[in-house]
Amino acid sequence: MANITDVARRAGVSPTTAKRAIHNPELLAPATLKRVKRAIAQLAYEPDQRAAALRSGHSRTVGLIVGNIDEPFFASLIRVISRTLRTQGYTLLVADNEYDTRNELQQLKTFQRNRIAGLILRSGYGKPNLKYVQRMKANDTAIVEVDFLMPESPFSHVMLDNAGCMKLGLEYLHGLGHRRIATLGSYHETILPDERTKAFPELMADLGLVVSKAYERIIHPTSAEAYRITHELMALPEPPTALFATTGNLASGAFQALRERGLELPKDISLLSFDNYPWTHMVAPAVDVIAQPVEDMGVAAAEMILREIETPDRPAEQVRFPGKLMKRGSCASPCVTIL
Amino acid sequence: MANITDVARRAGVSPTTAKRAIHNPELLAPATLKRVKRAIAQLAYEPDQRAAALRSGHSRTVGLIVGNIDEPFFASLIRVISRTLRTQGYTLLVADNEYDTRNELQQLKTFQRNRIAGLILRSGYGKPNLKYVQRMKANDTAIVEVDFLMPESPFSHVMLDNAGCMKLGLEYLHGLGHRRIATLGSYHETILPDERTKAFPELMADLGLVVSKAYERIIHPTSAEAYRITHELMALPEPPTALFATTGNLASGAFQALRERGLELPKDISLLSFDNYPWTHMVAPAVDVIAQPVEDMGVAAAEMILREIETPDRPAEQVRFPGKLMKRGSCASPCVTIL
DNA sequence: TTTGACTATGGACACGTGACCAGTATTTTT
DNA sequence: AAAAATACTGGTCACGTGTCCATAGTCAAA
Repeated sequence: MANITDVARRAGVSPTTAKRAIHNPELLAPATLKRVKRAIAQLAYEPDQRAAALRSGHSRTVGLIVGNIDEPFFASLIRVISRTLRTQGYTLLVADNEYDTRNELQQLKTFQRNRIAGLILRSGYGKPNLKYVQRMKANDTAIVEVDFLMPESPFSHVMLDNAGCMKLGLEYLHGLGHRRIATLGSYHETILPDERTKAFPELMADLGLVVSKAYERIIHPTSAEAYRITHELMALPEPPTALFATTGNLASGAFQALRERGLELPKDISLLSFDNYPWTHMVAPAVDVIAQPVEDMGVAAAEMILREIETPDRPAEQVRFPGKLMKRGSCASPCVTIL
Repeated sequence: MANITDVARRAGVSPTTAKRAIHNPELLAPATLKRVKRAIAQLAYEPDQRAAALRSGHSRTVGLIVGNIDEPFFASLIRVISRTLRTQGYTLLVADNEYDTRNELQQLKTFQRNRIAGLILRSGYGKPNLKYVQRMKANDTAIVEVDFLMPESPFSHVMLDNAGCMKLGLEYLHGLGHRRIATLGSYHETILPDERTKAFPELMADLGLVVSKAYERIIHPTSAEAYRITHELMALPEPPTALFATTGNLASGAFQALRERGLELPKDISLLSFDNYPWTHMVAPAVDVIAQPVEDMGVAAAEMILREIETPDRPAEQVRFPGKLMKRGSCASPCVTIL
């Protein structure tokens, strides 16, 4: 692989002059500039970013950790962030923690070894890595959290207005007449500090409803778990009349379970979900969702990390995006049966 | 950020000794080793991978370019490759060319600047970047192609048995009695040299069928394009009785168009698709698919690139995986109408 | 005692770059 | 004509690491 010295030799100039053809072309005599540029083209020279970063102290690399690449939400996030950063000359390192904080710790170390300039983090649940991330911050790594907050997180973040969206969804279901509402997802102060499921009982109380103890579960946010739980819930003596899935992944498991049980949407049960995933408008009836503005959130996160890198000591910037309820036919008034 | 000199100072040894605590601990006196290790822990020292790569000439970074992160096929590929490489201490750089070779060229340059040790490439269509990739190869970057081959590509690759899968699908449709079969996807020698659509007319001929000129289109492999084309095809005087989508993305566009036109699967039209995507078994009837062994292919590609990096001058390794036809209800014998 | 092998440690250098200082020839100003 | 400014080019060093060579001390074999 050619380096700047090879370029200089070929152009008959010193390495310093060759470097100037890249960084300060206005300093060179036109003829010299032309010679160097030709040498660069002939050798297909590309500067070594690692050496540049090492010397300059600025790495132009951002790390992104997501929860699960297989979920369209995260796939879109990666795509948008990657595109935004690329236009600014940044390279993106991507990792997928699979919602496991142990994977995440290893990934954080890898990022640290690569001396990333900034980290966009969708942490696995819980806060075991908070201390590690804080140390990265102390070592001048810019930090932005996305989609999920580590408890007591002091960092900048880009989030959905989760409580507001839960409210939106619950009021919709309540307005339709639902009283026995179950949420798919779960909250635990340290293990699963998820904002959506946390808000659920409080919002239910505001509506004068109580969450049946029988509906409460702690689950891992996978489609398979949602599938299993939905079967359990619907087999109860008093099954819910509406299911509110806190992620599109959970909804897909629930949807399959409901169909297997021969339950028809929205006659036998109502289903509402977060995430406007492709399948939700391909099935019949299409599933009502609370759509997240993923693209906007991704761009916001990317631009935020760039600002943080540029100005390390700026105060934390914390942004919330609203969700949008899309009514499509999977929710209706519950059948008044043998209540 | 602490460096090895800081560690050495804190442990009261020379930098060389501190380095040995990492690379050759067996050379150190037990007491010295312990002191250095404690210093490493106290400072949370992580070696600078960039400096290590610069000096050693071995970067331990692999670049991956996919066609479109939003497609589950690529998302799974990223996930599996990332996981496999991580276990071997490699870092993954991901880029998404959006099927555009101009994006791809920029991404290749970024990778080159980061001096990746290997490149796993799902190229955009056509071969404009073949020369650039060959030069990377000449500069000792290991190359593995996945899912798609640049024409006259001399590199190692991991591919689906595309022609075999097309044969499998066509014989299935033919066996059901279909004669007017259209494929969604398109072939062009230099612009869209896609193996699946290329095999289509030849295989049709083998079955004694001809492809209606009216069904031929050159399209970009997006869901929106498939949607548009499906509407066009079904509005023809002699519409196809079966649609064969060459990717899951195309199938989703086709599916929506068919539903909009009030066509029922499989009574009015049969639909067969590549890629066992989640939505294909959530809709009713579930869509028949040719499933790709994505995980196996990803692992194979990751292991292949590691071998190529390890042994640069090995002969090209070219592997094909078989697809699996999954019959689920979206294909049936065509209604014999006013033929 | 001398030689050689071994153990444990330290020092020098290069990877490719960016930042800074230094120099020479030419032109402009006083 | 001398001084100063300008235009252009070159040299030196450090970033943090891996690799190789060197040294001081110990101990066993000749």
